[in-house]
Amino acid sequence: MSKRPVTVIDIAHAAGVSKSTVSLVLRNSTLVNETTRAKVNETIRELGYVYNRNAAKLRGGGSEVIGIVVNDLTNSFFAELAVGMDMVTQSAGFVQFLANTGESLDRQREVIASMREHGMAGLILSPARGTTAADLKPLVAAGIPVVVVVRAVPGAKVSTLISDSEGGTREAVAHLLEQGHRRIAFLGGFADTAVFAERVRGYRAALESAGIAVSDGWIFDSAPSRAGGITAATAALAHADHFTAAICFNDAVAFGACDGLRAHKREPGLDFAVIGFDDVIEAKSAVPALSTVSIDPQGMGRRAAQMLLKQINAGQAEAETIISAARLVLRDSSGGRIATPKEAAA
Amino acid sequence: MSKRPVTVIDIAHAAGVSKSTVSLVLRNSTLVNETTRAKVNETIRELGYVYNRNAAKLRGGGSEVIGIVVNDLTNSFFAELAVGMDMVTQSAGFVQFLANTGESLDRQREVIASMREHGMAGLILSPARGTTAADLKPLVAAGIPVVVVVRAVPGAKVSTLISDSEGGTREAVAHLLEQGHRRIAFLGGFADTAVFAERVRGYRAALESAGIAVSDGWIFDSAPSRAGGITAATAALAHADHFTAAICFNDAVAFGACDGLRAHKREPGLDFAVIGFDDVIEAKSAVPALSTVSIDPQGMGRRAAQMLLKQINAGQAEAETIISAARLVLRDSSGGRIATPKEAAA
DNA sequence: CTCATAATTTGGATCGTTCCAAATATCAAG
DNA sequence: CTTGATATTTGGAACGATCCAAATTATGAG
Repeated sequence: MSKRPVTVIDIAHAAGVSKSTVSLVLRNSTLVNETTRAKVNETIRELGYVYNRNAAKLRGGGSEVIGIVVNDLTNSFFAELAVGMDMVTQSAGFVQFLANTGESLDRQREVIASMREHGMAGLILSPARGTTAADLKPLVAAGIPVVVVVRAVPGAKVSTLISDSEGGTREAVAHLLEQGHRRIAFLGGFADTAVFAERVRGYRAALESAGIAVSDGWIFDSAPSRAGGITAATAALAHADHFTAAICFNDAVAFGACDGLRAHKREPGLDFAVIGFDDVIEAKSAVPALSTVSIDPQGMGRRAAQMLLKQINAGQAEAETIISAARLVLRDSSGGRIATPKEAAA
Repeated sequence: MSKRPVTVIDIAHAAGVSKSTVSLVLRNSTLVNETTRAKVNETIRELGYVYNRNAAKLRGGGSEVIGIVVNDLTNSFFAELAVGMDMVTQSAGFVQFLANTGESLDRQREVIASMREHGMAGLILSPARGTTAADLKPLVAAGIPVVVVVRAVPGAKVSTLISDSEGGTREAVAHLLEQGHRRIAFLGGFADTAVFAERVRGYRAALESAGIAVSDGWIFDSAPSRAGGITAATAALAHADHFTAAICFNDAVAFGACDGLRAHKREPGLDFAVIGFDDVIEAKSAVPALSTVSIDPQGMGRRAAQMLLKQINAGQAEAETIISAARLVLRDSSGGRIATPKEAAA
């Protein structure tokens, strides 16, 4: 039987002061005498008192929890993003509650609704596929600060932090072209997302400015996961144009692509160039080390959290959109010589 | 300006009923007339009312959020564990709040305290390194159901779900011995954890029952991460006894070990056998596919959640400890022929 | 010792919901 | 029409902490 929880009144009674004084002690007010503070604190420890934030929130102050909702925790990009946010929100004295939607819009709605009911100071959302401005409307109407990361939500009047997908991809493909590659595939990603469209746009732009016509058949969409990367790479290897390089939707896909290549006796970084996108922590230590477009997931998480905190503190800042630069990091997976047509057909 | 939030009283006023009736509608009571229910519901939608769970919780009912605290979200084992828990808690109508401690005891204390203050129905904890029974004492004293997973907390009177580390490792090493390996290293893991001790115990037991003496020098501890695996593998390769196989603390270490082997021109699954522990989702699709001791992370998450729900519903079940079986899954990384001493020394 | 001033302390009233007992409306049968 | 039962609805009184204005106590100068 869990007994009735201890309240301020119990403390007050036991310490021989009033509940108001106990409250003052709890809030670390300077108005209270050191002697009484000590006595009260001791009683608090003695009785095993647990602060009831619900009651407190009901009466007065704002919430100190910020909600973080991501669409795919099993992708380490998001795990790192969350860790970056953690650093910032934690040192600002907020608690973060993290929820995973697994790309389900229903789940996302539920989770956000639940967080609202619990009262949150702000929300950082990496939206599930298909999220619309209407989903965010009630939040902004209620004046709850929202920062959207990774994927923009078109039409929503909220602060947004995305990375320069188009520019990053263009730069990566330009590098492959410089190395002499001509038949470059685009692997992975859900075709119906804005991020996918942007990365493909960068891919096309780079190839076209080199005078290479891109057929739709060069683009192999798939789930943006390691498994999806394997599928996409396998499909690409079976294609009549024998690719010698690939730019991948993200690092997870790139790792999968490497697996897929090896399964078909091609060695990434040796006779097939692979470039990823994100720069997750494993990219550096994998073998071969993954060349990738770095958007610094942890840093992005930190920045997103800072944007949110600014909004929370400012009461109401207007929505700003930041497109953070992407930087090509060359490691081993994009190196090696270019496969001859014969090898490529093997 | 965020305007004053809408309350039941506003609804009551607008719909021409009493606040009690609105409350009844909110709680889906059968006591209320269909016509009034419809009218009230419409007003609720119209005014954009948001249920205030804090107020509700203050007055009466139990919480419907369960806390999940894990020690390393960037390890996909835990991400999958969390996803498994999600499935169960979600369909039981609970909301889950997930927090990451990153192996910090301070952070863990903070996070658990904060969750308590917010009022949680129960907690699933994958404890940070060094967690003691004293950390959990207040929770159980307050009658809050707790389930500890992955790592047991010695002396704590809470339900525990761990996997058969010793048996699993013993089985894996026995398999390597059967294949003819004699010099087998143990790679990765923090040496001061109970799980590490158990896995090492299984490792020693298997080798000793084959008449092989294990020197402490065969055990290479490291962070239980991909990066740690690289470090451990590199150290092992430099050892005077030329190992031909390794059992790894977990899959992350095993992946890192594969990377480390390749960096030294040894091919896992071909001339060096590697076995992991966990069976994370990538194990199947990696190249080479990872042989590993499967403990089914998602399934484990589901089971942990079920244990917690049972405890929550039962009011107070006594602490049970479940050691779930581990099963050796043979894939490619443990295959291949055994390197000759000369190769092994290369 | 007195009085002003500063330092502490303290009872309500209040936040938004639920619960309870009691009030009221509805209905069918006598 | 009553009457008794049944179906709905409804005012408080909680819940636990905060805030405010007012009360009490300590401090110090004259």
